[in-house]
Amino acid sequence: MLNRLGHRQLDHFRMRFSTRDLAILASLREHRFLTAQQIIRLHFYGHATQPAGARACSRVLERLQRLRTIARIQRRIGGTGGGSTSQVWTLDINGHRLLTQNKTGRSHFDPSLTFLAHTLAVAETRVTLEEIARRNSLRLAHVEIEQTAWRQFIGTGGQSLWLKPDLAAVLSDDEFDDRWFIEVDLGTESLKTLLGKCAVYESYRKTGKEQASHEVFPRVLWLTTTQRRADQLRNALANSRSLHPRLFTVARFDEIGAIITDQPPLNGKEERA
DNA sequence: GAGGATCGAAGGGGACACGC
DNA sequence: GCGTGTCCCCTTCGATCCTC
Repeated sequence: MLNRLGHRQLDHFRMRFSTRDLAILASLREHRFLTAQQIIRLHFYGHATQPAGARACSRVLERLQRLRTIARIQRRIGGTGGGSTSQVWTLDINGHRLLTQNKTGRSHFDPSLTFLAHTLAVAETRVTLEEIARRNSLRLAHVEIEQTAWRQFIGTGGQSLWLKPDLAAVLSDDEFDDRWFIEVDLGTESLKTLLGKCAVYESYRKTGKEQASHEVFPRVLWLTTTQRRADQLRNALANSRSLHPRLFTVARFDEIGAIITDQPPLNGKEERA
C-alpha cells in the first residue's frame, strides 16, 4: 500500500491512469460514496457477461486501492439476498489530490448509517438514470448532485433562500430535453418537512429564474421506498392549496423508469434550437 | 419460537490468453 | 511486464425452509 504521493508521483500516476480509472475517481468525487455494484453499472457494463464485468471491476478497484486513490469503508449496506452486501468505496487521500490538484488531500471518513444510506440512494438514482438513458436511446445530458444542484434565490419577503434538490438531471433525445429535480425520500423525515420542501420548490418556480434560463421549470420527482409512503405524500400534495398540482410527481424507486420515459411534460418539453 | 440445513446471489482468487 | 477480459471454482452471508 502506498502512502501519500508527492507531486511527481501524482503526475506519473495521472499519466498511467486510463480514462476509465479517472472516470471512476470522478464518480466517487461526485457521489462521495458508491457501492461496487454501482461502479460496475456505471463503468463496466459493456462486458460479455455480468460476472466478467464484476471481476474486471474488482481488479481495477483493488489496484486503485493499492495506490490509495480509493478506499473501502468499514460499513456495509445490506441488500436483498445472501452475499448481496456490497462494498462501499470512497476517494482516498491520493484520489482527492489527483482530482483536485490540492496540496493536502484528505482521507475518507466513516459516515453515519443514515447519511450513507441517503448518499447511496441518490447515487443509485443517478445510476438508474444512466441505465434508463442507455436502454431508451436517451442521453443523460446533464446531472448535478446535491450541493451542485442547489439553487439560491430571493423569497417573497426579500430573504435569501436555498432550494436543495438531491439531484438535478436533464435527459435528452434528438429533439427534446427533459428536466428533473429529484428528491430521494427514505422515510426518515416527516410529511410536514417534505411539504415544506415542496413549498420551497413552489417559491422558486414563482421567481421564474429557472424558466428564464431553460424556458421550462423542471418537474419535481419524489422517490419513496414504499407504496404507503408514496400514497401519503401524494394525498398530502393533493390536499395542499398552495402547491401547483402538476409540478410534483411521486413514485416508488422501482417506478422511476416508467415515470422518466412516460411522463408528459409540465409546460411542454423544451425543444432545442 | 429457536436452531440447524439449504439455497441463491454476490464477492474474491487462480489461471490463462491477449494486446500494448 | 502490465493491464485487461474471461472462465471456473470456492467462500460468504442473508433469506427461507424444515425440524423439534
